Amino acid sequence: MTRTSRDDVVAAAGRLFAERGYHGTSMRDLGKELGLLGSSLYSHVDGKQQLLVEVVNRGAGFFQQSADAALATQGSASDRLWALVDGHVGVVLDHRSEVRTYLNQAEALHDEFRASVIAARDRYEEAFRTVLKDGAADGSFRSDVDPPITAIFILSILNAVDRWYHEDGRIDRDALVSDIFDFTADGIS
Amino acid sequence: MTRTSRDDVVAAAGRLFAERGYHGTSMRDLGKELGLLGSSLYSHVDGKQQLLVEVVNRGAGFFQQSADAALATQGSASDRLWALVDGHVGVVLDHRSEVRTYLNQAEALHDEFRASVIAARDRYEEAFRTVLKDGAADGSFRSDVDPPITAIFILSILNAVDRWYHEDGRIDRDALVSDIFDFTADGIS
DNA sequence: CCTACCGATCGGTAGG
DNA sequence: CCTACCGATCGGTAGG
Repeated sequence: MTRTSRDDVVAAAGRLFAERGYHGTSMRDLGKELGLLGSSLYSHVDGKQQLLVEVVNRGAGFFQQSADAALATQGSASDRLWALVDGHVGVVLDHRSEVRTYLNQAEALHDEFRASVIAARDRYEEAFRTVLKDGAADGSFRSDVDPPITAIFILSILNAVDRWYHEDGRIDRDALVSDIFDFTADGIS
Repeated sequence: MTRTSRDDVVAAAGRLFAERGYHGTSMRDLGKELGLLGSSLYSHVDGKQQLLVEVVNRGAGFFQQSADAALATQGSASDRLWALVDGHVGVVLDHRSEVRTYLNQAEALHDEFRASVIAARDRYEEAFRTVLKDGAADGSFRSDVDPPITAIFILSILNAVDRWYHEDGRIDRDALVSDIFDFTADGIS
């Protein structure tokens, strides 16, 4: 056991916030997770709310990085949509705590920070809307696709992944991405 | 102002649990919502956890009623899927507090109750799996549809509705149901 | 449904 | 990072 870093504290906060919720986690719980007292955390961070802000910002950052990379992908709109789906699944599975906290605990943020999360989500969603609009225009997708609502449907599927998917189940990560993409592209008919 | 009924207390608890979360709501908050003191609530209910159980059970009940009715629908598997989607959207929009609490606050339930919620969710999901299997067998849907995973995708879209949909927006309730059904049936290609 | 209260726990601080 | 603590708030109870 070496000494606890600030990063360790934020990571542990992410885990507990994801599991028990922000209000369900006390600073003493968090201290225990790290093998120290609740009061000792204040030499690493200013307070509990700051920890939530930091975890949520990490979550938002992972998603935005993924979207930026996906939009830079060469190829058709369909290829870029695949990259968005693949990237989103990767973020969810590689950063579960931060993602869960980002998706479910943002309501515990103070007003200013919550507003910036809403803005970040909209910016991320915009990547999906853009790809859908491009694909509807160039014939990759049906011309009557409604980008805003379709983006919401796709993101609903993607954001729910962390609620049910287990890496050791019957479908691996690539199959999951394929299944989501195929469902989105072709539906069940 | 007439006197407060037990139902009023459960309904108010649903609203606050949905908005602020179980751990973010105190009995004093709940009393204030009803115009009385926190301690006065104990003449109506045994405790805070019991209130959560009751709200969650109401949410579960609405969904199961809807599924039972949808499965009894005459017609094709496709008609029954429509009925499931339509019923789910109705439950979400008519009982937002209970639904939000059911979907997002079940983790705050004590073990035994949380287990029964998981069982209720599985039972409800089974209705979707059944319809998908029937439809894949009789040609209503593609024969290679994977019922368990497809049920999850459809429910992911349905459960997210309460996170973004506003009844006074550009699409009304029937259009929402159509959009979800069409996306599920045909995708975007 | 209120008054008056209980022990426990909360986020956080001073000082080392 | 701990000791020792602060005032505030928590879920809940006794008695009316």
